[in-house]
Parts: sequence; C-alpha cells; structure tokens
Amino acid sequence: MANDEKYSHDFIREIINKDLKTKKNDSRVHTRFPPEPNGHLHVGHAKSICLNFGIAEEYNGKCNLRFDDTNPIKEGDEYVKSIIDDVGWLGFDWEDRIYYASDYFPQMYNYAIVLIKSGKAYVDDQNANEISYNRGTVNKSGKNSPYRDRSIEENLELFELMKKGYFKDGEKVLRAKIDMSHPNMNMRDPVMYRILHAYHHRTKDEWCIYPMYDWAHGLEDSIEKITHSICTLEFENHRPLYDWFLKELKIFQPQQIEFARLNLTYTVMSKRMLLELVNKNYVNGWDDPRLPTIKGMKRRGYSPASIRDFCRRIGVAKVNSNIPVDFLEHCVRENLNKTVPRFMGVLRPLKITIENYPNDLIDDMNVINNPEDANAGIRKVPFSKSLYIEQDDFMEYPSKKFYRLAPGREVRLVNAYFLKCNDVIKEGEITKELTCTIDHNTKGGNSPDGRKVKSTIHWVSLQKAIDAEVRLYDRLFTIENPTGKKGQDYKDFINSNSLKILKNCKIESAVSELKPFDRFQFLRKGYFCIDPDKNDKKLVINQTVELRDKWSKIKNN
RNA sequence: GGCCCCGUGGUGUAGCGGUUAGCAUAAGAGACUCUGGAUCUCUUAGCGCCAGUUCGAAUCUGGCCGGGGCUGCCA
Repeated sequence: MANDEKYSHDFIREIINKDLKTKKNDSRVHTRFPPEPNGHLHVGHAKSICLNFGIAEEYNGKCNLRFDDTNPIKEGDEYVKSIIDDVGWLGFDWEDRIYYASDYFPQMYNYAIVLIKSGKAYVDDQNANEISYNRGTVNKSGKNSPYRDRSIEENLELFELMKKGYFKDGEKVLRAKIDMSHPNMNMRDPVMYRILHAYHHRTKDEWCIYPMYDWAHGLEDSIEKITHSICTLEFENHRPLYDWFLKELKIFQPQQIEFARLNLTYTVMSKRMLLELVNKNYVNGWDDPRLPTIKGMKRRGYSPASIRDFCRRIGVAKVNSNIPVDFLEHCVRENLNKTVPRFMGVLRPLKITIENYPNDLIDDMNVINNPEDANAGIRKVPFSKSLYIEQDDFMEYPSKKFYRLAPGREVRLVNAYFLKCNDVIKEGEITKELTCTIDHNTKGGNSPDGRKVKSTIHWVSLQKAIDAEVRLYDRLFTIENPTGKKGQDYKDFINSNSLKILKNCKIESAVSELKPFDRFQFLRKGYFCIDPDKNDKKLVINQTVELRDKWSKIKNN
C-alpha cells in the first residue's frame, strides 16, 4: 500500500518506507500532532495535521492528538477546545487518542530522578541571567556552573524540595549535565525543569515545577510509542538533545524528522503577529475571514477538502519556501467549482425595465443549478418586467473588447431571454436605469433562428429579490512577504482596503434558505458563503474567492 | 569565527548512475462554451558554480558560492 503510485513520495515517506522494509518498530507507523494550546490553529498547522494524520492513514497506522501543555503561563482550556474543533473540521479522526503532556508529569518527574541518580542532571542555583551568560555564545564556549558537581544525594534532595514548593520562581532549575563547550548550544547543560508557581489548566496547583520542551517532548513521544516524530526545521538542532535524553534513559526512541514549515504570500503566520492583529483590532477576531487561521478560512468559505488538497499538493521538503496564496485559492476554486450550487446575485445593481414584457407577470424560469454536476438539477427563478443586472455588465460607450450589454446590443439573460438595450436613463453622469426589450422567441435562452450572442449575463427580479450585505475580502497585506523587510514592522504593510462591505446587493431569494457556512457560487462573480452574522433581519454573505477573471485583465492592460 | 540544514522552469515539487529532465501552478496563444468560469490543445521556461569519479552525473565525492537556522527558566 505504501508503495502505491497514488501516494506522494517525499523524503519523510521515504524514511518510513525504509523503516517498513527493515521492520523497524515492528512495522508500526504512529505519528502525532502536538500543538501547544496557546493559540488558534492556522494553515501552517493544517500542513502538519495533513502530514501526520495523512501518513497514519496511508500506512494503516495511527496519529495521536496531543496537547503539549508544559507552560501553564501561556496555555488555556479555550485553546484546547478550539484546536479540537479545528482538527475535526479539517476532517481528521484521532479516535480515542487525545493526550496531554501534563498527564505525563509524574512519569517525567520519575525519569528526571533516574537522570539525577546516574549523575546526568543537577540542580543549579544560578539565576536566569547567570545561566544565559555562562552558556557562552555560538563562537565562545560556556562555563561550568559552580553548582555542577553537587552530589547525587544533594541534587535528589534539592529537586524534591523544588517540587514541594520550597523555592520561589527562578530560584533553582534542574539541568542536564552534558557539555558546556558543545558546538551545539542546545547541548550546553539545557534546563529540564523550571519553577513556576502557576495555575495549570489541567493539573491546577498540583505542580510548581514544569518541564521544558526539550526534556518533555521526547518523553511524550516515547511514552506514546510514536515511531516518527515529525516537526519543523527549527528543531533540527534539538534532535541531538532529543536523542540524548532517551538514550540516557534507555527508553523507546522515536525518530525525529524535520520539515519546512509553510509560508504563504501576503499574510503572516506567527502566533505572536496573529495575536497582535486580533488584539489590536486590525481584524475582527480569530475567525476573521482575512486571517489564515482555520477558523478564518472556515468563515471565508474554504472547504476542508480544498485545504487538504492544497496541503497535499504543496508537498513536503526541507527547503524554506513561500507558497503563493493564489495557489491556495486555486485549490479552493477547483474544489468549489465541482461541489457547490450556483445562485444569482447582483452585487452592484442596475435596474432595467423590459418594455415588451407584461406588467404583472412573474414567470418562473428553469435555471441550472450546477453545470459541472449533472445530478444537481434545476430550480425555478422568478422573472419579471423589472430586473437588476450588474453595473459592470453594461457600458454606454463600450470599449473594443467589451462584449456585454451596450445600447443597441443584444445579450442573453442566463436561462431566460435574449435582451436588447434601447435606452439609457441618466441623472447627470450616473446611469440610473436601462430600458430594454426581449425577444419572446428566445425563452429559455436560445434563439430558434440560431443567432448567437456574445455574452450571457445574470439577473434578479426586482420584485422578488432580497437584500443582502456582501463582504468582499482582499489580501491583508500589500506586499508578498510582510515580515521580510528588515527594519520595518509588518504592520506597515497592512492593506487598509482588505474589507469592502456592499450593503445594497440584490440576491435571488433562494439564498435566504441557506445556513451559516453554506457555500455557493454567485454566477459569474465568485464563490461565497453565508456568514454566521446572518439573522432574521439581515442576510450576510462572505466572498470566498472571485472567479478567475480574464475580462479584468483585458480591461486593465 | 563555531555547529546544523538546504540549493531542479517564475513558484511548488518528482527524479535514487543511462529519462526527449516528469507533474502542478503561473504566464502566453488558440479551441470550445448559456458563467470572459470550467474544459481541451499548444508554447515559453529549470538541474547554483568549479573540479573529480565513471563509458555515462541532476543523481556519487571534494571545494566554492548562495539561502536558512541555533546564544528563552518559550514551544
């Protein structure tokens, strides 16, 4: 199965294939997704989620959802809930395997005692500044702590007192005894435990010492018998330490594998910046559709399938890359095109009156729901003497390449009639209304005489249209890499026009039946979804992404 | 100055000693179309550099150049 053509062949799967061949780990494949519950998930996490859960699926293995909650100061329950929601929404199943690093605190403590007893760990009384100073620099080796050679008995006693709360925050730490002149800074007697008299979202006040990432993470993986511990590139230099702890303890040793995290153009992905954008109200909350958060993408109308497809298609490697956000949008369009129904909505309405149509007649037209899906069927859409069409679909003095409606010109109203514009009613420079006629022989959209029109436009009955607020989103930043300009704050590049609200949109009434997060296409305009702000009085619609638009290129060239 | 990682079309990836260097996307041209959408066809475009090993190198070796990371009691 693992060798099947349909699966991608990245370097991680290559390692797994080799391990399977040599029957390493009894041919088990067991991964994990280990978020810290200190923020909301974003599309970068989605890449990791798809990788870890995807690999487990492909190899008939398992993937755990594990909260790496070793720092009570930053972490909280609300994030745990949010992460669980998001991973589930993306379409992955951890079955009963939802774990917390904090559940392993007692075991970690015991392992620390093992290390102390073997002379490989010691309690250090230096403060944070001293430790930092004595660690040296990348070019200068560090200095041994004056407390480095305490007796095992003293270390045991002190460590126990640390745990019992005899010391204040920062007064002591437990350190691994490795090598203060190691060329890898991580190996210069790294801190294993710090004292934090802080309330933990799960263990409450049970602990006042908390394990550091490097000490904890390998233990978590080992305890869960993870076979392949996949993380991002910045942990490459931590791998020797990861291995060192497990080897000293002589316990199960997973293999840490590092890959390049996802970067997307025109956005930021760091938790710190995302938090700042939210807290300082540059956006409206964690689920703002302009944000690359999972919640933002959900509200924007991105489907889980399209995000999964995107993550699969960008591949996984060790080169730092910056993926064009257009590619994400391409994946979204491709998925939505095939799966989502079409409706008609006029975003910027222009009234037209059909002179040769009965005043009171409202006739139902048969309109195709989705030309990409033969099973989607048709629906009835009311047609009447007065209609709204899109302002963009009319030009009084058409430019050369424009072939929509213009005075004297004929176009087709989708699934309705051929329409000809006769007069333009203006107030000053502004076009207020068009008077038109239809060819009654073209009902349904085709002419029996076989004549063609250049263009087909959408429409909504004036009497039957419903009003809606439509929110249009543009990229949040004005440059591809907002964090890449040295000396400049990423906030300097925030796009002040990233949100446009259209309040006077005229929508086909069937859209009012849709529920929040339902996705659809407004014919010829783009993909949209119902915003959760929708209520009985107000219909709110988000633009997910525009359709590809050749005309705008022609127009602007 | 130390240590670690990485260099294949514009972008993202495949390649595992012999391939017309594949795929996707972007760009350009055309066909088709009741969405200037979708679909289809074609075109442009790539192995960082220099040596070495070999009958043969994107692939193996060395050097160079370029990019990224590492000096939290964060993860």
